[in-house]
Amino acid sequence: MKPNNPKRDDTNSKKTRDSANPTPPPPPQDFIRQIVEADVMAGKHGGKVITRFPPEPNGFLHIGHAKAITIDYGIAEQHGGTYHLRFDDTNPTKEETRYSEAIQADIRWLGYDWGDKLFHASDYFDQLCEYAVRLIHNGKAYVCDLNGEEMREYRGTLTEPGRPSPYRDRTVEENLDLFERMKNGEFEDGSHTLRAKIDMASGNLNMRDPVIYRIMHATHHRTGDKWCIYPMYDFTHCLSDSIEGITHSFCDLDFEDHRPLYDWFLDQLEVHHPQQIEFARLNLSYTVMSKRKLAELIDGNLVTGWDDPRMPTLSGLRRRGFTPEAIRKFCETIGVAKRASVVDIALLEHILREDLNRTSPRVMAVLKPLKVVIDNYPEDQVEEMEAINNPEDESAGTRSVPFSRELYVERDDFMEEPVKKFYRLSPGREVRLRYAYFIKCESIVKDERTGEVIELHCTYDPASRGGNSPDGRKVKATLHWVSATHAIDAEVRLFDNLFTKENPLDVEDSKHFTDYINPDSLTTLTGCKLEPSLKDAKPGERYQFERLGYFCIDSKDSQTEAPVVNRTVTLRDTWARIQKAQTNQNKQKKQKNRSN
RNA sequence: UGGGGGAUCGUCCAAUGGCAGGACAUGCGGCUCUGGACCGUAGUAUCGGGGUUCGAAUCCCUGUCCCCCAGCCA
Repeated sequence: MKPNNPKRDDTNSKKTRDSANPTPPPPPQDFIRQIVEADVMAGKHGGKVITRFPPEPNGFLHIGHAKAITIDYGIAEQHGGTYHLRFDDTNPTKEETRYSEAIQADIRWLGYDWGDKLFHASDYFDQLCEYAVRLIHNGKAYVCDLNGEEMREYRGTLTEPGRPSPYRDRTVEENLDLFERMKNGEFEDGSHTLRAKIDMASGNLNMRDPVIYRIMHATHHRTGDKWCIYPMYDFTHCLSDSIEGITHSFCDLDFEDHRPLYDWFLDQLEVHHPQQIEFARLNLSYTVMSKRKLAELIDGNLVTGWDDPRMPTLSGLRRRGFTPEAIRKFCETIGVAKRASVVDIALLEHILREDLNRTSPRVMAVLKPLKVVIDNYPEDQVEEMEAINNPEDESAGTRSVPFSRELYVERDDFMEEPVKKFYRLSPGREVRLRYAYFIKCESIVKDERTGEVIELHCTYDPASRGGNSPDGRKVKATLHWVSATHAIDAEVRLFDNLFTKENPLDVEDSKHFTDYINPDSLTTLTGCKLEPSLKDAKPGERYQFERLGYFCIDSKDSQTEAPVVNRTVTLRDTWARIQKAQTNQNKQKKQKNRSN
């Protein structure tokens, strides 16, 4: 028999595997993927999947949008379909080109490419206007002269039906004429609206003759002054989906109430009818996730902008040092469902660390320097120590780090009177300097006035070069360090949760969510010491500072001669946990003593 | 009797009438030149009540609780 070609071979072996395992477990599927899968199997829309992500260019994208994007785009990708980016730009007073540009940059950064499928609702203004005229022709829309306040009165309440507008029964001719004049700019803002004629008694407020066009004499960032009437979301969105041939239109739960209206417009106009499916938006603990609230933080100068590294915006997370891979993995991990939920930010951090651990080169940096003098080390000697760049990735190789008589170690790595379980440096104790030598603390120097420890005098064991003693002597701790004369000075910014409350929106009466801003969400450290290999570090580059965490060179404020580094996330810190447990125990003891 | 939606470990998501499972978090242990990573291990959940069924998180009845909606915002 002729040998099979490799391709054939592959297929066969796969078949063999499959028959050995006749019922492979189906991949985990959320309820939306199940619906889409069923539609594709049934040949609905010719088996095609076309989705869209429809942001309004009135702010920056946040990680909640990332969830939506991974659903919209991920599902299309999964079925070999296409995905669109469509700006829902129907409100010129709120939208700006700079937001549109930032949104596109963020989506690209996340790793999605919409190709030539970039659209704007404003591309459809002419078509939308024709649709509106058609509704008028069919007696399904009318021009209303009620002002805002009156309209609210006529709308009724949640429990009481509304009343028909006195203008509801205008003739088609009159409506056509009035709408034309609205379009021509004959009326003032707010004086007239075009409304759908549906049902003023509906339990669903959205169906009580919703406005579909309003008059706004405003310059649109794309269409300029061409229009003085602009279509409303409900009218625009479903028809834009329809025009683009969208098959499945995913949105958040807030729009469940709008689905009947989405369907109504499409049914009335007898056009292509995508299916709207709603899912729960992402909430993350210790932060807020709405553009309005994020904008409020910016306007109140509580953060420095949309890209403040404390913000849950994609630009903020990027600046902070998050990777797009981690964000996508996170979105995948949290799943898709319909119940309102708050995801623990610890999960995001875990997934981030997982990615960063694999990919980040290690370096040594001292954040709170404490001078160490190795008394028995030759004055002018400098040795190059070989250090591993990434123990998780052998191909990352090694680098050399200069060692000399005067060093900096972390202030937190020394305790004059060590507490239980602290096994770092203290008087008389020996530890290892990573990749270098064992050193022993012989004496300490204190500031005469404050009593603060300002310098350590140590001796080193020349035989322990590289980090191991030939006599097999063990030390309990390994410390990171930086040679004093070779160190690069840097500013380091430490970030913590933006809010002190798990759900900042769960506010007490008389409180505002901004009252729960974490005063320690940003700590700026200056005079930090970086190892010299960081000399050429570029903005946006990520590193692990050994034993401290993952850091990213700030892309806005960092300069070659004055580096600024952001802490992305700490390493998992067992010692910090022990300390916390100890202080908690002490507190409990104190309380017990007090009550006794 | 406004309308719409939802209740599963502490958290998020599975189980689609057949042993309630995974991840995070937490505890304990191992390993370690990062108190990192890694490995092992433990505990914790079907909103309440009734019913159908050999069998219910899942189906039925009933109650309770939670979320969203009264922009000429999206």
